[in-house]
Amino acid sequence: MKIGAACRRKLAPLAIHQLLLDNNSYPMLSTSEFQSLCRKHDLAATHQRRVIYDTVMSMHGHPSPELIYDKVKKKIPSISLATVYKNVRTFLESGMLREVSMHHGSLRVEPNEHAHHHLVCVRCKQITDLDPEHLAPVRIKQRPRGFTVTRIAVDVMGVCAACAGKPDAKQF
Amino acid sequence: MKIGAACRRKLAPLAIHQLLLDNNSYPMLSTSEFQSLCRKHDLAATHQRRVIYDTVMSMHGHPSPELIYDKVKKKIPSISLATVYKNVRTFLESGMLREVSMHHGSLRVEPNEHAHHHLVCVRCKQITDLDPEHLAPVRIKQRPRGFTVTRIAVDVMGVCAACAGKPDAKQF
DNA sequence: CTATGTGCAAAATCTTTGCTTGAAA
DNA sequence: TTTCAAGCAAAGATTTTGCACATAG
Repeated sequence: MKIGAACRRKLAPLAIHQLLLDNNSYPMLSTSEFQSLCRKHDLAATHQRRVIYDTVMSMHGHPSPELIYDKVKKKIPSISLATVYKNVRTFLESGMLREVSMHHGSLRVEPNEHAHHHLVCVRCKQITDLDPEHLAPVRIKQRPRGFTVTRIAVDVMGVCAACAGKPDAKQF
Repeated sequence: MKIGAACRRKLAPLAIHQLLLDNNSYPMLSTSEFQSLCRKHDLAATHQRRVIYDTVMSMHGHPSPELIYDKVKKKIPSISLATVYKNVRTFLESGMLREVSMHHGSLRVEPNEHAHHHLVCVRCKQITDLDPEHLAPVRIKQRPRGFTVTRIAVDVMGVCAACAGKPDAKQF
């Protein structure tokens, strides 16, 4: 079987369940705390948003919108996948949540065989190679148990010169 | 305008052109060199493969399959996008090319607000949080010109314990 | 020869969008 | 009572697949 999107989709729920780390104990927000959090980000505090946010924050791993939808649906059976997508994006844009990787949109090939790292612009998604010289060498102090390390990739994220000039774009 | 897939698709070709680094001078392979490279990876050395590989290796930046297709089409007008996709995947699986990010398949939300890094299994794509303690602090020795750094993300890539037990899966 | 790759079209996945109804401020 | 969000369906973007024909080994 090929490891494609279809396969990944089936693996993800199982795999995430296997090795979870309990380093993300989220203190559930009260209604008024959630309301002021939303006000701070200029968002209406709807029931759906509350449940989506709570669900994500209480999940281990790094859930996809589909996985979030599956969990939220148990609390709000009438919710639609589009609402989950819309709100996840809204949360990302407002800074209430973060994305694991800035470049998930489409496959990107790396022709550069030399050891190097990346400069990633969070606005235009531009990926630029970063000379290893610019970075102090990354060292693993304690080897993760059972994990065979083959490579270390560093993404230095921020805003590139071109985007810094355009103040209209949202920062996320 | 929202920064969605459609927007990114339009930006990418322009953006990649702007800030290219000339650190990837690829010495074009001879026909026989390409043939032995393919033999080493158990692949037939077709004309299409040769052109796709040469094109990717001579491209700056981190091209998407679409961008590769556009360039290859100028040399082989009859080529199909599916062939480019098939061969890019074949090259990734054989190790002849690499992927920029292991998790571009679908959006993944990061609920963990604390500074931390990731352990990524290159086989099952599993992302596990890595305690900062396990890594020596990442430092930037020389600030990239014009780039405002907001965050550094480290991916420690390799094979997780669960996947190491299954010798059938390809390593890529 | 025969095993594998190509090209085309269709399907599968993932994500966004337009619009009407509903809820929040 | 006005503005923003939810739900639904449809479209868009990205990637894979099935199959007939072509090419490499």
